[in-house]
Formats: sequence, C-alpha cells, structure tokens
Amino acid sequence: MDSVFSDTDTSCDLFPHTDDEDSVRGSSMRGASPPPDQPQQQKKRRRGRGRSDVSAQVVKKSRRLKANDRERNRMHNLNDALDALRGVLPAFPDETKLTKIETLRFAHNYIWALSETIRIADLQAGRGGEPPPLRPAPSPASDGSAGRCWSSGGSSSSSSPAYCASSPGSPAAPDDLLPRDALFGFRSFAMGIY
DNA sequence: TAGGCCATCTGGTCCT
DNA sequence: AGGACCAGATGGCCTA
Repeated sequence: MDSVFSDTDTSCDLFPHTDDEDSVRGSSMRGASPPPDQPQQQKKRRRGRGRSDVSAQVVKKSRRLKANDRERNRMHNLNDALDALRGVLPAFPDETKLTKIETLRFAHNYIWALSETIRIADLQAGRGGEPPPLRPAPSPASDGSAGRCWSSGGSSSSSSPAYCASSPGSPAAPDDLLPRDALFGFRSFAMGIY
C-alpha cells in the first residue's frame, strides 16, 4: 500500500522531467569523479576466457551507464519537486534561492505555523475568547538533521508570532495575507532564526 | 583559501 | 533480473 507520497513514479507524474535533454547523455559530468580505473583488477583478471570477460564487462558497463542515467534523472525529479516546494513558500522576490536543507526546514516550519493558525482561528471562532497558547513547535531535532535553533530560543511557544494575526488562507499565497514585516518575522521564525 | 552547496558517479541493498 | 533508493566519494563553483 503506497502512500500518497510513495515515490517510485509519482514524482514523474507531477514533475515530468525531460531527461533526454538535460541529462546530457552519458557525460555531462560537472564534478564527475574520474572513472575509477581499477588498475589492479584489470591486471589481475584475464586468465583463460578473455572474450567472455570482455563482453561481460561491456554489459556491466552499459548497465552502469543506464543506472547512472536513471539516478541522474531521479535526482532531477527530486530537484524539480524541491523547486515546486520553493514555489509555494513565501519568499521575497529579490531573495536568493533557498538551499535544499533550508527549503525543507522552512516548509516543515511553515506547515506547522499554518496549522497553528488554523487551529487558533477555529478555537476563536468556536468560543470567541482569547487566543489559546501556541503549541510547541514540532521539534525538527527529531528528524535528525535539522533544528539546532528551534528549542534554543524558546520564544516560539510563548510569544505569538506576527503571522498569527493573519487569517488562515491559502498556503499558496501567504504573501498576500501578510505585511512584509510580518512575513519577514514569520519567515525568520519559520526558518529557525529565532 | 576555506567552507558551503551542488551535481554526478558508484556500489550496496531492498523491492517488485 | 532489473529498477529504485541510499549514502559515500569526488570535484566544480561561489562567496566571505
């Protein structure tokens, strides 16, 4: 049973990457490591059946090249998905592109912030009272790599960030909902700067 | 120049 | 068996 995000081929559906062009057949190789010329192995083998060894090597090499091509394409799909994710995150027009890790962390925090906004709005609509306290942010530390800034400040759970003043809206267009300062504050917050 | 980020290659492992 | 996924290695580019 694959989840909605089950990989394997869904990414290809969402972000069809024309691998034919941009994975320049075989040797685009920017930082490609030089072919691991296995010298000692070359010298060692070659007893007896030379011919079948050669053909086996040819087969092996062509399999490797195909695998390289697939891997390249897979990474391109991954990057396309990352670009799509960047596209729905709030960003200033003149801002430099988020790195991969920044994009993931930002998205993680952004989702949390939006869900908090919705939760608070629902609660307020329900009883018309004071805004409930924010729940603690999900600790990215649990995912292993992120989050050195999250718990350090401790400001996130007590003081209501600026974005909470806005009404919940489409995640696709938070720029429209937030004043620039609030957006910056929110973004800094969501990026883990606070 | 060091450090960060990235693209690519590669071999291993898991899955279908 | 072949493909997808993953992590390590390598080298290029860019910026402080």
